[in-house]
Amino acid sequence: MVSINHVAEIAGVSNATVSRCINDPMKVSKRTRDKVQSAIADTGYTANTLARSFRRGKTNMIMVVIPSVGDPFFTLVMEGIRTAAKRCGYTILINETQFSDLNADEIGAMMVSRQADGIILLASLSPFGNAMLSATSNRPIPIVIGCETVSSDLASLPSVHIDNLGAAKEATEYLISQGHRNVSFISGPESSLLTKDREYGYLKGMLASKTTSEYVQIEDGGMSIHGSVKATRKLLSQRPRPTAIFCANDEMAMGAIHEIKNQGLNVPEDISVIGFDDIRYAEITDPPLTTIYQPAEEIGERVFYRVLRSIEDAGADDDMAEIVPHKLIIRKSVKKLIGD
Amino acid sequence: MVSINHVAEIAGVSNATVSRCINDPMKVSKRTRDKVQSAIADTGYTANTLARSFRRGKTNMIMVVIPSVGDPFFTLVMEGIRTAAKRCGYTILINETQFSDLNADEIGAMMVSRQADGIILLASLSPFGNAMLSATSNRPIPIVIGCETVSSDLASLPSVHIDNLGAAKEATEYLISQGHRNVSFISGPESSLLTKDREYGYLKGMLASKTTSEYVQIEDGGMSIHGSVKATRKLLSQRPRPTAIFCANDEMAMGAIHEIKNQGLNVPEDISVIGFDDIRYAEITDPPLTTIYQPAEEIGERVFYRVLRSIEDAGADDDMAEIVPHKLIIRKSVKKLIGD
DNA sequence: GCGTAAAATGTAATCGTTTACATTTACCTA
DNA sequence: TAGGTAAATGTAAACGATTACATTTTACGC
Repeated sequence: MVSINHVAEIAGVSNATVSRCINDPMKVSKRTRDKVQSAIADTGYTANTLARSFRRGKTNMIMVVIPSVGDPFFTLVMEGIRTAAKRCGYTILINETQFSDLNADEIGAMMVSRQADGIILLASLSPFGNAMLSATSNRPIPIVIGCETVSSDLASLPSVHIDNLGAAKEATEYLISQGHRNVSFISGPESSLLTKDREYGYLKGMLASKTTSEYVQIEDGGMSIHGSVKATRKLLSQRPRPTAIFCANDEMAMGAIHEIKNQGLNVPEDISVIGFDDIRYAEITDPPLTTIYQPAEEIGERVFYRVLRSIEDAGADDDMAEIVPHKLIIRKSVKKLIGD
Repeated sequence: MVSINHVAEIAGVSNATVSRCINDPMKVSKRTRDKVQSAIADTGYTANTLARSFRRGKTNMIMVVIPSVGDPFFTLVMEGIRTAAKRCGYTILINETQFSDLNADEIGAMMVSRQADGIILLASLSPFGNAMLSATSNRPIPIVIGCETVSSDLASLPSVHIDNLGAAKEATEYLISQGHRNVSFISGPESSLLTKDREYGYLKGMLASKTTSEYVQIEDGGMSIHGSVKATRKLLSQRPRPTAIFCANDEMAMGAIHEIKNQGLNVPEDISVIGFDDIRYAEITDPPLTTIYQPAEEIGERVFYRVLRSIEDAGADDDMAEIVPHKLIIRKSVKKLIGD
């Protein structure tokens, strides 16, 4: 493979000059610049990224830790990260957790291996990991959390997310405003703080209403379609049957709708369903899904720029939580109960 | 950051010994191995991936070029690639094309930049690029094509995919066997050979039937839900109206079903729909979608092992197309026309 | 205890860039 | 044209690991 030294030799200059030609062309005279340019063209030289990264101590890569790339919501967030990254000359490295708990050691290993210049965490971190990383000194490379919330009492890490608790409360209140009292909640895995927050939001919303506590019911749907189908089956077997089901994400809402229909019931006539995230399928479910919209791409972009800032200026690390707005999108999966 | 030299100093050995301890522990005596181990533990040393990659001239990364990570089908393929890669100590780099044509130069640039040890192409390549890369000498790093087909006359590149043409023909024949004659096809972007093959399959299937050619009708749905909604709208306005619509992928089938219902018609009573890919939503559409199953994860795995083999042994590059089996999955979105 | 082969370890070059510092060249002014 | 400054270029030392080769140590048989 042709190296910078070959080019230098052909152009009749030193390798330093060639390097300057590439990285800071104004530092070299037009005459030699042209010589070098044509030598580069002749040889078809491209800089060896490995050598460069090594020398500069910088990979221009960002590692994104994500529960599942297949999840349409995270796909959107990734989209935002990716466009921002591309614009800034960064490449994305993906590390999938499959919703398993991520321990601090793994994160530590990633940080110290210098594979990436920064980390974006779209997955939940154990409280221990959280505490461990809260000391800036324990972070050789910057880390920013996206979507997930961070337990506030223990520690703070820079983050970008919506007000999950507030949004879930809003959704619950909307159901109540439509006359629903018996509202169940299909939740995600224990480890995710994000899910917990949505669960709290549901509880808060329920408590604020005149609903009796026996109507409060939470089933684990594991954030998956199949999990939700099972959870829904269980909920529908209860008597009295819930009149509405609130799902912690849209995929689970899709599963719920599927199972409800499967039992010969109708949405929203018999059971209302509300989701969370507003993924692209939410518009085309039957009926179209009422859900909470999150500015997923914006979260992705912001989270990226946040890491970028920390990479470029280590002091810029501010550990603040950035809250972006959400919005209740009313479609057709919730029915107003009359005579309430 | 602690380097191998620090560790060597603390352990009282040379850096070469430390290096051996890490990469080939049996080459060093138990006594010194223990000393080094504890020195590593004390300092918390981890090898600098950059330096190592640079020296070894190997990144242990594979670049995957993909139209859209958001597409649930490609997500599955990625899943297969990722699990295989993880097992073999490789990391995945993703490069998204957004269905835009990829020119050979871009691929060439990727190859020569040495960011990755190999390339998996899940996107289509222009015929020119195809021809250009067909000469092994033009491939500094191995490249394998997945899912997409390669135009066979021009050149051959190693690839793994189903028989797209045959599968599409099979789907069409199934519709015809159910009594359908007026079958339309919703296609994807021009540039994708894969789509073209499915289109040919549809055409072949139609030609083989007693169908008059006026029933042959192809609309571009751009492989997206929205594109398909528009295409479906157009198809439904035709007279006579098609009795069945065959979509080049499942997402478009979802869009088609949505639009059909939107017009007050029913699936499959009024219009039958058939998809392609068997993504995870295919089971829970209403009605559940009849579609062609592709062993997506298996394709991913195979494609990965194929590149891996070429990386480890440059001579192993066999340029063969590997065809994996597909299967027609019959669910409920196709109605049998009686009295035909 | 000596000689020898094998095992263990050390030395130093190397990978391809970047960059601090040294040197040369160009340009301007008096 | 000398002298001085700025611009352009060259020299050589890093960066941190790996590894061919050289050297030392160990083990073993006699």
